[in-house]
Amino acid sequence: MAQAVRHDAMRARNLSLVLREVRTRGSLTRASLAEVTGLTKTTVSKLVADLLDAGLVVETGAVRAGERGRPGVEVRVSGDRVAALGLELNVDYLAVRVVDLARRVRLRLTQTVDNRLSEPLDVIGDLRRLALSALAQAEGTGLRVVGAGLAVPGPVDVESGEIHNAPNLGWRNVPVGAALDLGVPIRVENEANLAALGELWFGVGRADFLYVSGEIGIGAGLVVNGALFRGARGFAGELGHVVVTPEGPQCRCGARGCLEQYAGQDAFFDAVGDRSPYAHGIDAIVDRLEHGDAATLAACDKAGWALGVALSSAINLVDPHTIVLGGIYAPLFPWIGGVVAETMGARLAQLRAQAPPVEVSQLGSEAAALGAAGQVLETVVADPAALSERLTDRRDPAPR
Amino acid sequence: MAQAVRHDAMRARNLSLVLREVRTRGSLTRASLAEVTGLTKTTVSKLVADLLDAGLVVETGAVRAGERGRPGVEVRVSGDRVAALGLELNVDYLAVRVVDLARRVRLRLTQTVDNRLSEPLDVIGDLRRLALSALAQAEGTGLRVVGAGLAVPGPVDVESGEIHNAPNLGWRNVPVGAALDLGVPIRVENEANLAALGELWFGVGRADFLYVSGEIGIGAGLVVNGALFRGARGFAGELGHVVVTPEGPQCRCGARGCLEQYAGQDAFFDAVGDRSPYAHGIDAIVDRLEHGDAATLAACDKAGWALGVALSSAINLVDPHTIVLGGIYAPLFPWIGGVVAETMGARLAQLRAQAPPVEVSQLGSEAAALGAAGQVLETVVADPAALSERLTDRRDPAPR
DNA sequence: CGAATTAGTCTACGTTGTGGACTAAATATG
DNA sequence: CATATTTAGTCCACAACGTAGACTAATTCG
Repeated sequence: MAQAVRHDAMRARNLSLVLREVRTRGSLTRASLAEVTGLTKTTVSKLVADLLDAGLVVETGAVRAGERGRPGVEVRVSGDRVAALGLELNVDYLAVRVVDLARRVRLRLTQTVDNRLSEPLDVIGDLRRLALSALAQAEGTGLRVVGAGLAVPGPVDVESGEIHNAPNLGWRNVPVGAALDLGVPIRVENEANLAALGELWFGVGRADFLYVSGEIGIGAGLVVNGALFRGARGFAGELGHVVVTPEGPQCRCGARGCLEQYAGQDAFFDAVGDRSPYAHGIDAIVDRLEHGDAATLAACDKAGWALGVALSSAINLVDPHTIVLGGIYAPLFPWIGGVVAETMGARLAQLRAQAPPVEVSQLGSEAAALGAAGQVLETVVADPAALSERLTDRRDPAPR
Repeated sequence: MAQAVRHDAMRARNLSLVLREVRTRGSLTRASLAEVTGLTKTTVSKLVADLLDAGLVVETGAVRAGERGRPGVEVRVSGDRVAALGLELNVDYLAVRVVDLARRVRLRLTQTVDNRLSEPLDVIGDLRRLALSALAQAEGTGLRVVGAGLAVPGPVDVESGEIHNAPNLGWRNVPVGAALDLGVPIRVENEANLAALGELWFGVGRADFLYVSGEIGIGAGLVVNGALFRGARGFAGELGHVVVTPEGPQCRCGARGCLEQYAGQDAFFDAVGDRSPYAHGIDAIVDRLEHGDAATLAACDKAGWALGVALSSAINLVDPHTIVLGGIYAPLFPWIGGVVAETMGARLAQLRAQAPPVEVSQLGSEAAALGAAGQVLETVVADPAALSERLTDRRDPAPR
């Protein structure tokens, strides 16, 4: 529901607007901020003063562009005050990133483990150790970590921070957010969704695209107009269970012929003939492809075709501007990108002028953790005033 | 991009908030408005005074609820001042509706014609005559028609009001908005999208659902959180070309095995064995079904199964709360609803707790025209201040 | 070195919402 | 039936915030 706007909300919005403009444009003088925001110089000056006070932006040296007139003083976001923690708990690794408000990655901790072999609480304990260590290091350098985001492989209840169902981990209804207990607010979200946001903020993503996350399962994150599309219950983007052939092979989900049975990591390794994916991994596959192994190339064709079929359904339903392939599809891209695009093109070319271009993610397995941190930073940009209150840390409880 | 908020924008938002609250709740006193909006009584009184001045709301008699204390004066939206025109140009009929701000339908004009046999400009001329007649009648009763919405069967460029491609009419790049030239602002939009909005505002739709429009083509309109989801280019919802069987029958769109080839009106009539759909229509089909005709029942099963398969892909991707079947699926619902739900249930039950419920549209072929009018009325509610300016009709041109 | 130009600040002011006192109109109570 | 109580709505002084334009500061051009 829409909310009433009072003076404080007006101010909060304008403050957010100025900070967002500074962040997206890198650095700006007050005068040019006034121009791009439509606010007056006076108002911009006041807002910038508040942001400087809060430590969210800093003045750089005076700008000298050889222009006439008094040179303006540029401000840019400060990366030294506020940061966020990005966590990923996936089937075969744990990842922690600390990212500052200027979107610089300050710390990377990664741990490779097979979490299918462990109890949920043990895995969460591992991640907690990693996260607390990162937190301590970040705070040691004077950064204030304002929150954490956690990516998990499966649908979650964002409100409660509970994993609804992560079939590839074998987890059901695990309250992972509460169990982590990091001492900072935490937001749990589906891995594919956060990887999409990671791609948006740290990678190749533009404002509108569909990110495809090829892990053990296949997920998708849809970004529309710079925002994540989550669906009514937050379960949107289950690309892995889109129909490829309605009477095809049995899927773990109970249905038949789902995309995951053609292009999921396990199905793909099966098709290749490699029975020990965890021993060899995707690098071994790439190696075979580079040597022109026929069975592996055929597996790519089959997976790429299925992905193209499922994506053409997705494009018809959801009309993304671009497709970005991530996860295992990134290293495989040279061998499947073409088939995917061809299959899509054949199915879509006539209805639309052309099928959306297929691009490859550059972030690798870092995407989701970065997106998780980015999402927290975004809340800071959305309401810098709320943060300043938190920074000054008045001990009075928030007046409802 | 976010916009700067100044005092005028603050006021516009609060005005909109109050009007929206009055509209959704039917009628309210100023005191209860203050409570639900969070604004003070003073502010609400001022805003309501403005809305009364503009004629957008009216006071009803004093409320008497047997409560203690001074009785409040309820206000409700006035249906006698502002109205909108809803138009639909479809393959086999033209429809015009006049709907007032209180969502009462004031006028219905419908004309059955086969528009595939005519030139675009002739069809547009027919619709124009109908619309102008409705406009004149509405203005004759003192209503101010603030705009028109037009539903067309195919993707459109909303900016220019051009039909991009309406395969079932055989039209391409027809600037239908400009050609209608009604003298009021007009917004052109895909029929399925507007039917979904019609269902939202005038029918069974809640805040989140996927509306399925079964006409000659099959479209879908996705409503998320009370707003239409249009995709990056506005071409979202092409359910008719979602894959059912990747190597199935050839579709007009160039692909194979699209839903339309299984459950589109033409495919359905073919399956029934009725070679003259326009002579007999859907009523004849229903008649046969009521008499238990085996071939027709089998056709329903096949169409329902295909629809269920395509919808399970859609649900996996987009996670709607509910499915609403409209168009020809509404009269066929008793015979296909069950198959659709079963097919979906079998494919989805394990991944989600349960598949979304399948409901039936109550609006029939009126949905799109009502949605078209409703969309225009929504712009009035979103910014009542802009309308008041238009109502007072100052002759100075809008300042850039 | 002065004119022109642009950045940023300062001050008076306009718009809008707030809070609480005040008035109005009903029911409950004795 | 008179008075207390309760709720609705208005009034008024005030606070928060953005605006407009004068003013000061710092630079380049000629």
